[in-house]
Amino acid sequence: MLNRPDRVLPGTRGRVQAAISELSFVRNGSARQLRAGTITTIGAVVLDIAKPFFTNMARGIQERLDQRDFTLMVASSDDDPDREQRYLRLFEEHGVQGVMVVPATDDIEHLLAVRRRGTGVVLLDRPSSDPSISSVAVDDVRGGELAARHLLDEGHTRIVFLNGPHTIRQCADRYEGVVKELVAAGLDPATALVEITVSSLNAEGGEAAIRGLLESGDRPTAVFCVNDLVALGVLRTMRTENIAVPADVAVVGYDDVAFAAELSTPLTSVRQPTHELGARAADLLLNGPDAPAEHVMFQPTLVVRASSTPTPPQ
Amino acid sequence: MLNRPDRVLPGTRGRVQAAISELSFVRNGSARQLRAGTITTIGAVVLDIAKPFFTNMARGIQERLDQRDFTLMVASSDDDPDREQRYLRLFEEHGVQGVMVVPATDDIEHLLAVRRRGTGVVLLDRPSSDPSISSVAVDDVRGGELAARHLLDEGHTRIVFLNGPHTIRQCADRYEGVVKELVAAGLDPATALVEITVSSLNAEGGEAAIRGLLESGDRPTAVFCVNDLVALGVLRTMRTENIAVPADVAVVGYDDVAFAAELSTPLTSVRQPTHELGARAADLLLNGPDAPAEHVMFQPTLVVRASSTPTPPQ
DNA sequence: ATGAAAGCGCTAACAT
DNA sequence: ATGTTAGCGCTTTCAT
Repeated sequence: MLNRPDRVLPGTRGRVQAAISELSFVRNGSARQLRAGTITTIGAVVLDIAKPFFTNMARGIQERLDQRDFTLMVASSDDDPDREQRYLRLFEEHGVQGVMVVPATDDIEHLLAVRRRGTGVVLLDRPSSDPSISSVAVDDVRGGELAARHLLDEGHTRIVFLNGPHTIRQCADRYEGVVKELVAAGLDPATALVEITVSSLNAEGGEAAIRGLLESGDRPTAVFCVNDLVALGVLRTMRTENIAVPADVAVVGYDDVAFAAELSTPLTSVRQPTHELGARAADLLLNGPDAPAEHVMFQPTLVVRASSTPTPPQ
Repeated sequence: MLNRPDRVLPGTRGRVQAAISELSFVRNGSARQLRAGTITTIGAVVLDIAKPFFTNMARGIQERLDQRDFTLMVASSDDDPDREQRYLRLFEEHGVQGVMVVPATDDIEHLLAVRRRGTGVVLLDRPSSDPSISSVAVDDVRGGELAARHLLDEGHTRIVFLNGPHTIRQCADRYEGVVKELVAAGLDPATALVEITVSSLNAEGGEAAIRGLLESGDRPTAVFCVNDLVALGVLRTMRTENIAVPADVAVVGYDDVAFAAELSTPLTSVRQPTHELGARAADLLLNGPDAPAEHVMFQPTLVVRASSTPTPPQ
């Protein structure tokens, strides 16, 4: 009756509806799930629910799920493998149709186990090392290439790259992309590229790194930063030191966060299609746990603004 | 056995554990819930999962829930009352222990109905108009007072307030706070306060508003902005127009977002205790649906930086 | 068109 | 210390 009201006489239907209102009846979802064996819910475990990268992704996921009347449970592992496992277990126990995970470790054995038991698994922001596990990632090598290419196109022949540690795959990949592009342009990375590892991936880290460089007497003409906060630190330092951006030094960031376009010198930045990333991940899980695994690699784009060129578009 | 392994002989325990691994058994959460009648999960419906205000709140919530082995389901209503209702229904059907809602409408009748049926309800970022519904909010009147008081203390006698529409309660409240403080200082709001409603609550809105004012020949000495993005637009304009901040004009924002401290002129801003807000809301729900309702009002704080005073702390 | 009954997997209570 | 059983609320199937 609740599921096919049309199979029942209008009179009876009316009386049942009345009783429902009367008793303020709410269908028991647990019983329904138990019976159905499945549940129209997807679980997502991200590294940090407060980072725009992940929340924008979550928007993309939820948008897609809404269309199919699925719900999303979001949990934050805070980069802790134990928490990640705990939430995965919880999701699995509740019989979610699938889980999306930004893995906190390289080891994805526990995810393979989940997969084997019949729950869909999609890796987020990380290419899968296993053919049976789907993944949705963004090409960081390409991101590095885009930034380097742009700076080379602007006439620079030497790039300072304020990067994070190579233990973070994204950082290693972006470095690889930069090197590739320099080599393609006939430059020698040994001289044309200066990589500095920032102490922290924020504005302070950027400021400290670029200040150290300036004090050593090295005034770069082009700086590529591993994220927009680091770039913010560089822009701030340049202003303090009366170095003109982009006339004296071009700056490129990464992530294209909301404020990048709003700075007094709008920041050129590599944008990752976070929204699409989430939407695609949702699609993969909605195909059901038995659909063949797919490995999707999205391409980042470069958003050119005033920080890197005297002639920004528009 | 699963719930009290100590009640069983070690030998038997070993064999059961072996069987569990063997068959890769995962306990069925739905059945468990059905049996238990309750579920250690809290549902949260926020207006926009991509806004820092809500995600920082979510961190506070989850931190608290983790301690008690509860899980959090986050859903984004995107300010749509229908979506809000849909997610609430879903949460209720699944028998969550309680729901947290940033209501999309003034009408909270549907929330009262949820409450009557025995599910805990906490209003987020909105004082409750009903004694039976708990709420956790931040005092926006006080936020306005803090900003105004600071500017008055700095010697200003006239404040330009770039505000949002008063249909948004937060905006109306902050206005009220500013007026209060001016009156308390013996000033006449009719002359000491200029309120401009920005076209949009972002940097463009701030820039357009302040530019309009400057072009009308009015050069303010103190500007209070309804959020940090609007303030960013003002700072940007001041730089373009070669108006010194804070020497010629003091600027105060609201929210204290991550980049506020990182700007070349670090921004003074009213900070809301989002993390604590979430934690407290979690506590209220963890008390169980039968605990008496509480109405918690948090106080914002002013973070003074270089944009509003020649002598910022430290 | 409506009613009746079985069973999903678990836990708590009771029996051995 | 271990085994057995009833029943949570739903949906599906089968009988009326």
